[in-house]
Amino acid sequence: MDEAKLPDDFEPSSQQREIRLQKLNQLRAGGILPYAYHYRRTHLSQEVIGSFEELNGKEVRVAGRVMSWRRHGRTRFAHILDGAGRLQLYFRQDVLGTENYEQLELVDIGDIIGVAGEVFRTKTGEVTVNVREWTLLSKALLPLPEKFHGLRDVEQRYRQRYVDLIVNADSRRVFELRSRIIRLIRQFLDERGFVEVETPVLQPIYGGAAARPFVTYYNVLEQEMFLRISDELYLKRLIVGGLERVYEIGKDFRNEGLDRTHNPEFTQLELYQAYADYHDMMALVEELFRFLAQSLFGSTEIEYCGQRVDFGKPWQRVRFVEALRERLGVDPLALSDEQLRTAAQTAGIEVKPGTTRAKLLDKLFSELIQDRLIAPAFVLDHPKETTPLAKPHRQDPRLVERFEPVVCGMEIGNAFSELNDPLEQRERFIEGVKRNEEFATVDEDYCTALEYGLPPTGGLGIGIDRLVMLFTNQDSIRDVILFPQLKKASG
RNA sequence: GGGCCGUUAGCUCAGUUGGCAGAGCACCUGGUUUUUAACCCGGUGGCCGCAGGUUCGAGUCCUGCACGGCCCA
Repeated sequence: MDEAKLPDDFEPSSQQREIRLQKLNQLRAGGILPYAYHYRRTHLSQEVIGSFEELNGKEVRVAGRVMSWRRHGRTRFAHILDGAGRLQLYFRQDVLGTENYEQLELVDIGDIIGVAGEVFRTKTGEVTVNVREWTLLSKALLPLPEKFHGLRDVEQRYRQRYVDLIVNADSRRVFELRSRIIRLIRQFLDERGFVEVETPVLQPIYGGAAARPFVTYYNVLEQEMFLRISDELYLKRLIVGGLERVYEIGKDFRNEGLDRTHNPEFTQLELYQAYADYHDMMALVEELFRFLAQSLFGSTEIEYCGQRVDFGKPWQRVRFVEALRERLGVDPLALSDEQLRTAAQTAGIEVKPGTTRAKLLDKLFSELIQDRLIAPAFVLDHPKETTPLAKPHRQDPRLVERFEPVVCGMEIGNAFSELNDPLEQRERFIEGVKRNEEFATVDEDYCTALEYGLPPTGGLGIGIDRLVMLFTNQDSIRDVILFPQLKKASG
């Protein structure tokens, strides 16, 4: 089992790779190191272009990947791509000398080079470096995808994200935006006195959501462990401990299906605020989304899937039970499980025999109401059985103080006035187990924490991947996750 | 889990009624000293996803499988 496994005799082989291998040998034979240790740069591509007025006629050192060659006899143009963007290079035989210019024949599209030269503007107006000296930094053995269409094949884009990032500027943009968004979220929360914390990913008991966990085994402790499905129960323990505003941004893992909006590991923001309730959390969500839109685009309006979405206005409030009652013509809370099942079937929703009441209600709501909620909305005041962790509604004990933010029909989070009565919490856990809910457990240690006193607390979870989908206008979660989960490639 | 669609050169894609495997880019040869999807001449490159079947003959028709996409559960 510990034997080192050598790969099968596979080595990629193609005509173009063979030619590049020959060039590699020629370079080595000519005393050129095809894989360098270091290159001292003075500027990034966009700095050269942005500071042209100052840099005009001055020497700069830039480096990047060769993306195109336009050979033109004893001169040639190239574009290189670096972390900031593209920059045009101009190579002249009369500047470089015959031998050095000839060696450019051994440099291919895809190779990484460094150059030193003088900044000028061509007669078509493009800021360009007139190369005085060039250095090969890394020889690429495989050719890049086509320059015009880029890499289209979605499977290959996910499996070889590095190639996608090299050739598809749109893809780079999405992941740069993702990083900015997460930075802005941290800034937003830090400014409001939230403390960022880290809680265990590897947990002896899972909870905080209804989902199948990934199970693993810790050899030294000889016990089963779970990858977390949620951070909730640990973060609320911290509120008990007196950290009054905490948040965590990290991976959760759910051993469930893969689709347009689900990846088995995904990034979740969870935050908890002492002395707050779910109304405060709604206000926080409204502020956060307004702040993100404004910071990213200078406007409260974004476009998602062909719809204009405005985060400048208060979000629509959609009461779970009332909305369903209007749609069904009867109060869903007055219906038995069997009647709910019938209502679902009447509405054209297939349900499996074992489906719980909570799942039935959720299914009915998402099919009949949620899919039609385009403008930002809070779905609120869910039936009590949908979650054991929320406080009963202060006006209607059959409901809980819970809401889900929904934009363009997509659920992007979940929030509660957190249940802080330890005796009721234990009861609610037990009820779930009695109702035979699939992933219900009684977390005694968490109940013990509550017995030390959890202040009134508002809690909020936001799916970062889905939020990034919204702000980058991507319709699949795989397009906002660098390496989305895929089946093992076939031979 | 079910339905539909896709898989052909390194990439993007054509491929007619079942009858010699194609184009553009990339690559190779030559030409070209301000080009930019550079251009011009000539050329190389194929496990047509995999395995079976039907047929004189299969990229094409049939069956199964793999991977992916969309929709449904």
